[in-house]
Amino acid sequence: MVTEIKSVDPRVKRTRQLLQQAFFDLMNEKSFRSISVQDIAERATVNRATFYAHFEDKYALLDSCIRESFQQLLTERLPALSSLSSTNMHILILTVFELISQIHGGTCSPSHKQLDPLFEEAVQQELYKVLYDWLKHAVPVDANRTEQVEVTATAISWAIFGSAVRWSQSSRTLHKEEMANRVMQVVNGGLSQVVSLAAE
Amino acid sequence: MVTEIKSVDPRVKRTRQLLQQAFFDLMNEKSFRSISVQDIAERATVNRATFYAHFEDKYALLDSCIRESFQQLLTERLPALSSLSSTNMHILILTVFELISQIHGGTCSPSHKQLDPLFEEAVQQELYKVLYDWLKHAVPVDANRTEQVEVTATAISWAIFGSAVRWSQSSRTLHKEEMANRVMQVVNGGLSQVVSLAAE
DNA sequence: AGCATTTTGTTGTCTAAACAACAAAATTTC
DNA sequence: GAAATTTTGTTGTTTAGACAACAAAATGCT
Repeated sequence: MVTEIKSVDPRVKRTRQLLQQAFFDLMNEKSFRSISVQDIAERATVNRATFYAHFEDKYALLDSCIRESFQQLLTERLPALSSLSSTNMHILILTVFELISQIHGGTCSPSHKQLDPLFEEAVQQELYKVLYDWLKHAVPVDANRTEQVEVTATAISWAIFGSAVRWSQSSRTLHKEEMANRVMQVVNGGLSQVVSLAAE
Repeated sequence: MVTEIKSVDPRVKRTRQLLQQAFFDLMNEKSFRSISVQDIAERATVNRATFYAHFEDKYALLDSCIRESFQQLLTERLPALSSLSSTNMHILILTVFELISQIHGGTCSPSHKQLDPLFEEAVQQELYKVLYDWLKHAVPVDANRTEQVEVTATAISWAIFGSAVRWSQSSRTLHKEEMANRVMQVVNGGLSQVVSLAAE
C-alpha cells in the first residue's frame, strides 16, 4: 500500500500541504535548527495552534515530508498496483539509493548529523511497508507464514537500506545502478527461501 | 484610495484568492459562458456553497477580478502615496489604455460583447475612485467645493475611459503613449478650472 | 415542443481553523 | 549566570468553510 487515498476534509488536505510547502521552502533558506514552529505557521499563513492540531512538532512535520516524498517517488516509478517481481524490486532498490543520496550528499539538504536518525528510521519503515505488502500477496495465504513474511520483509528492508546508507557515506566509486544490481542479487537469495521471484 | 488594507480572516483571503485564480485559469481554457459556478468551486477546491458566501454569481467574481487587477497595475506603477501631479496623471492614463487594450484586443481574453459593459463599468468606476481621491486632497478643504470635485472627477474619468475605449476599437494608428499625451492635454485643460497641476 | 439533465441558489448542521491568552520552557543577551 | 526575550504547548471561544439536501431555473437533446 504505497498511497492511502482517503476522502478527507479539503481543509485538512489544504492545511497540511501549506505547512509542508512552507517547511520545504524554509529548509532551503535556513537550517532546520533555526526554523521555529512560528516561522512555519507564519509562512503557511496558518495559525500556530492549527500547526499543533496536525503535527506534534517540527520533527513530526519533517518526518511526514520524508515519508511522503518517498511514497511519491515510488508512485511515479512503480506501476499502479505493484506486486513482487524482479523489475519492481530493482526499481524499489534504485529509488532508495537515490533518496538516500539526495538526503546525505545532496547540496539541497543541510543534513545535520542530529536528524540523520530520523531520516533513517522513516525511510527504513516506509521500505518495510512496501516489501511487506508485496510479500503478503506473493505468499500463499497461511497463518503460519505470517511470521515468516514479517521477518523476511524486515531483513530485506534493512539489507537494502543499510547498503544504501553505507554506499552514500563511502566514496561512491560505483554508480547507483551497479550497486542496485549487487543488492538485488543478495535480496534474491534471501527471497528465494520464501518465494520464487518472477522475472516479469 | 488605491488599495484597501484590511486585516481580514486569513481563511477569507485564501478562499477569495483560490476562487479568483481558479476563475482566471478557466478563462484561459474555455469561454466565460461555458464556465459554471460548479467548475470554479471544483477547481478552487472550495465548496460550492462557499462560493456563494463570497460572490453573488460568476459575474460578480469577474467584476472583482477586473477591479483588483486594475488596482494592482496601479500600485505597481504609482508611488505608495500618490497625489495629483502631471507625472501620476500620465501613468494613470497610460495604465487605463493598457488595461483596455488587454481586455478588448488582447488574445488572452475571449471578450464576448455580452460582458463588455461589465468591463467598462468596472474600469470607469475604479478610475473615478482614484481621481476623486487625488482631487479631494489637492483642493482646499471647503464644503462648497465637494460638489465641484465630484463633477470634475466624473468628467475626467469618462474622458480618459471613453478615449481608451474608442482608441481600442479603432484601427490603433497611434501608439498608447501618443494617445495618452493627447488625452493629458485635454484633462489638464479641464483640471485647470479647479486646481493647478504640479509638473513634479 | 417536451423531456432529461445540469446548474443554481439556499438552508441547517457539523467540523476545522482563527484568535487571544496563558504559564512554562528554552534562547539570547549583556 | 541572571534578566530579558522568544518560543512552546495548551485551552476556550468564535467564525468560516464543508457537506448534504432541496426546489427552482436553465440547458441540452431529438
